[in-house]
Amino acid sequence: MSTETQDSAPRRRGRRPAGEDTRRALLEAARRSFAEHGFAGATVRAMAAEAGVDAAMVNHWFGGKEGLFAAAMELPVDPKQISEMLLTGPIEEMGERIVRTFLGVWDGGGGGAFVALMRSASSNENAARMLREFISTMVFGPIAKRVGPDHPDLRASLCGTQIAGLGMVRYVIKLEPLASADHDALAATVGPNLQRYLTGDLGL
Amino acid sequence: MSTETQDSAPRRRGRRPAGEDTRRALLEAARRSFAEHGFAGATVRAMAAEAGVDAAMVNHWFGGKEGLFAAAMELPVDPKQISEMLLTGPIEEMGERIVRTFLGVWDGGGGGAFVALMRSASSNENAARMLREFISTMVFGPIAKRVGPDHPDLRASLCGTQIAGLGMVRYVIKLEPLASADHDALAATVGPNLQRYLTGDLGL
DNA sequence: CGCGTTATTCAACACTTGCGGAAATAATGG
DNA sequence: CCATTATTTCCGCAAGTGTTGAATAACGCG
Repeated sequence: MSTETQDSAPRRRGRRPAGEDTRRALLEAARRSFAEHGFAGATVRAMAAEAGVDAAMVNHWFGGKEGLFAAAMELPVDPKQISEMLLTGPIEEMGERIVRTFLGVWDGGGGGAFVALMRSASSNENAARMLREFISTMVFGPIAKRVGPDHPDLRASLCGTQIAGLGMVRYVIKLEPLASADHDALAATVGPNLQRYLTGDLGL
Repeated sequence: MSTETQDSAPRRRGRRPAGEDTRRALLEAARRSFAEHGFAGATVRAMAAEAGVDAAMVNHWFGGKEGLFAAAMELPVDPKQISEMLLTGPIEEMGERIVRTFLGVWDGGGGGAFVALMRSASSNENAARMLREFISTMVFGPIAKRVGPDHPDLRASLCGTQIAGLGMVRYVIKLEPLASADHDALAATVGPNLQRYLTGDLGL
């Protein structure tokens, strides 16, 4: 769409001049396309075209559509890094910090990564399992273990509902005014609710 | 793949004997298949086969794949009915009541519909818009108008995050122990958070 | 400069998709 | 009991899918 550098002459064969990063272009187009159309809906040809490259490059670089999907779905930051970032600082501010951390990560990539994740989770049972394991072991597990004296796993699940719902409404459904709200407002509003899930009385 | 019970004799041609409801069978199969594979992933042939019917019936009855999708996606309950149910009773118990209402609808066979809805919303911008309008005008709009003195729309969006996230974690990601928690426990835990979004201090 | 290696495109494959037309059959009404 | 109509199946088409193999061009090393 953007770089229309095609001369009308069909592109010459063989290796292209150096400097162009086919792999990266392919990955970008794949993230966008998978997020919009899902795994089955996105076509290799369209993604390759968007990257300005032949479809065969998908096979060459990623070994097929699935490989490209796996590569495109890798999380934008290191999970361990997130977990550490969340665990630093005073416990009573953890709710707000979690909100800010996730918003920072997701807004950085335009939310596309989140959409793709949710989408693949609801289509692919395998992806759902991966997401489930990732969430429980990498993110909320350690957190809940540190803060929840009574029902740590339930607390983690509850936090999951608030975070997933936040992403859902902000990036997928795009319900206003939340979709356009700034990080401060969201930290102030959903932070306390998260905090209750973490350290508050659950009423059980 | 699963049911290989086809008698080897090819099905007889022409109109089937009365009593069989092709349309309904097609709809059921479509709901299941769309929920599992999404719009692009589900194939007309597979759905027709699951319904024990020829694929041409999709064209005949619904005018194509999209028509079948639209017909299959209609909500399992009347939206107005939900909204009314939510609005009855004292305001200070509204959080719990909302949780119980949605859990009742979804657990009562609607879990699949929720998954399908989320899935189509994250794949199809059109579906996302429908869901957005449905939520804001039919469900949370009236509610927020009744309870929120200061930021009614933001309150509605926030409620949306908690409800969508609850469905997400319970039916899509299936994070335990929340996925198997009973309605009482969830009403006690997420009810108060919803209540804060409705009538509490948002900290703005 | 020559030459193997790597990156890239093209053409074609085998396959599946949604869809429309024609034939076949059952229900219906006179 | 026959003519009509609605419903269903079969068949095949055109388009689009992911993938493969061969051809070609640029690169990097000697």
